[in-house]
Amino acid sequence: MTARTSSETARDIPEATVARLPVYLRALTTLSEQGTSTCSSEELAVAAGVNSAKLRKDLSYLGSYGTRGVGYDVEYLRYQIAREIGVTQDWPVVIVGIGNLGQALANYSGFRSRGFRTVALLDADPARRDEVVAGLVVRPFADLEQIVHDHAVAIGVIATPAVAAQDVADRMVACGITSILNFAPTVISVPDQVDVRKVDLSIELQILAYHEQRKTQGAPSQEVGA
Amino acid sequence: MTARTSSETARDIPEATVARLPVYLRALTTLSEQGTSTCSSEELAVAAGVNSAKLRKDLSYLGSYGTRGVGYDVEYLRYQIAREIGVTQDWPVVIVGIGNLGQALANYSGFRSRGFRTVALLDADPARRDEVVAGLVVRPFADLEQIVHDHAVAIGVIATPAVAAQDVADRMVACGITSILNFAPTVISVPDQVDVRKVDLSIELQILAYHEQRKTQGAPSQEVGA
DNA sequence: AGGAGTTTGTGAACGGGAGAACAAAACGGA
DNA sequence: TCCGTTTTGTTCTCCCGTTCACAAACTCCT
Ligand SMILES: NC(=O)c1ccc[n+]([C@@H]2O[C@H](COP(=O)([O-])OP(=O)(O)OC[C@H]3O[C@@H](n4cnc5c(N)ncnc54)[C@H](O)[C@@H]3O)[C@@H](O)[C@H]2O)c1
Ligand SMILES: NC(=O)c1ccc[n+]([C@@H]2O[C@H](COP(=O)([O-])OP(=O)(O)OC[C@H]3O[C@@H](n4cnc5c(N)ncnc54)[C@H](O)[C@@H]3O)[C@@H](O)[C@H]2O)c1
Repeated sequence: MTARTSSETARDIPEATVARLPVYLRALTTLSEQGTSTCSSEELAVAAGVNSAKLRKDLSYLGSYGTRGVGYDVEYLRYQIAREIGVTQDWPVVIVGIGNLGQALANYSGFRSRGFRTVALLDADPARRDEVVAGLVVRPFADLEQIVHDHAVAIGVIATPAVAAQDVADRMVACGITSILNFAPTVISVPDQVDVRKVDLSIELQILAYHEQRKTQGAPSQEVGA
Repeated sequence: MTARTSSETARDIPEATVARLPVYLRALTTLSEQGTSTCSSEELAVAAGVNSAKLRKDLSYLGSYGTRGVGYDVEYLRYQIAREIGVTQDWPVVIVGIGNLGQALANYSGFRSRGFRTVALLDADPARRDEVVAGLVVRPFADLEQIVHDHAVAIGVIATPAVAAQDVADRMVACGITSILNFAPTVISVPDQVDVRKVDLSIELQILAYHEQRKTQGAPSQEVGA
């Protein structure tokens, strides 16, 4: 947005590309596990589900990591992308709201393997206090500041009901968290320097429903009363 | 894309707009619950977290539902958007993979209230069989075809491990499902007429990590060994 | 060593979406 | 009835992202 300090290695990677880098990273990990040591942009593009020209252009923002006539070294490229994204080391994460979704997130092993470490689970409900989820004790929300400070947490996950989301976000920001992943179906407002990404499952379903309705041109009639 | 049959109300709504309509719908529902009967594009835009010009342009694709000098009737607009998206009636949905995430989804009440009804929970694991989650019995994956047929299911949710996702998708498509919401971190390929949307929480976190790394310019050093 | 074949990196054309800006429309008050 | 005020619907311009197409670069084979 604002002109970045052009010093350092501050290459400016388009947002659309940033969103695809994790997909490439995953595809490369899969290829690597299958024993592939080299791959062409075409192969990787298929594995990632994108156009190969787009893939090449995306990678070109990082640098020239391929060899013409040969392709890319899987391990090398994987590392370069991981480094660019910043997942070569662990990011400490706190999850707030340990209900249905929060527990599923806490139990998910995929975060750990992708560079994220859940350092604390917080919930406002005293009844949840001291419960153990995924090897971590659920702690009172008031502990947030202490935890963020102790573990240098920069990323927070909100899995509370929508009504509580703005308040939780405000407190996170006050504690110094600068990146928020919000699962609550509500718009939360934060200062400019804080990044918020939202995941709204209902919206995804509604988008599918829209297209579905289009396919069956007008009337998904008969199953209504079924 | 291709010239649609201009008969019927087949207006062509841009994909970016379709993705925002559910957000407007949610904002309108909130306004309605607060007792607001009329709102301007500016008010609604704030509630939805978008630019008011963009909001007006989006709504203009649906028709002229506002009144100049006045604004929009909240209830009326809410209904029009719901109708356009196709959530004025219930869409039956099946969830496959009743693990951590699948259970959370099954227990989530927000789907029901937004036009989606979970009609079946399927899992390949015999140990999960007959378990009751959210009032529904977990059934064997083999029952998929029967269920899809009986309830005229068009939308399927995949919450299995990544390795099983493609197979589950293939079977869903074979049964006649034409819209898939995929939570497994893998690319699945389906015929053209089938819509797939993916939700990948790890990717979201990685995008946050990228920007986070940028903010702290190079070195999120000290917390590594903490 | 040289030429044929392969694949990357990128310039350029294209399409779609975002936002500013404004004219048209509705309302209210005099 | 007429004018000022408000707010929508839409046009216009700009920017970002996608895709095509190709020259540059590298390998391998003869
Ligand atoms: N469960 C799902 O599959 C699903 C799907 C889509 C969206 N969501 C959204 O995710 C959020 C969580 O869903 P859920 O099903 O886990 O809900 P839930 O009610 O099971 O859990 C919410 C948890 O948040 C805690 N909480 C409430 N206020 C809090 C506060 N101020 N500070 C800290 N903790 C607080 C509650 O004690 C509870 O444990 C909701 O906003 C929901 O709309 C959930
Ligand atoms: N739990 C999370 O918060 C989370 C977060 C991000 C992504 N995911 C992804 O969502 C998916 C599910 O995650 P989870 O934590 O619930 O995993 P899980 O292992 O708890 O559950 C997976 C379930 O799928 C079932 N299953 C396996 N193969 C199947 C098949 N062929 N047909 C039908 N059912 C089958 C298993 O029996 C199991 O019950 C995974 O792909 C995971 O990567 C989960």
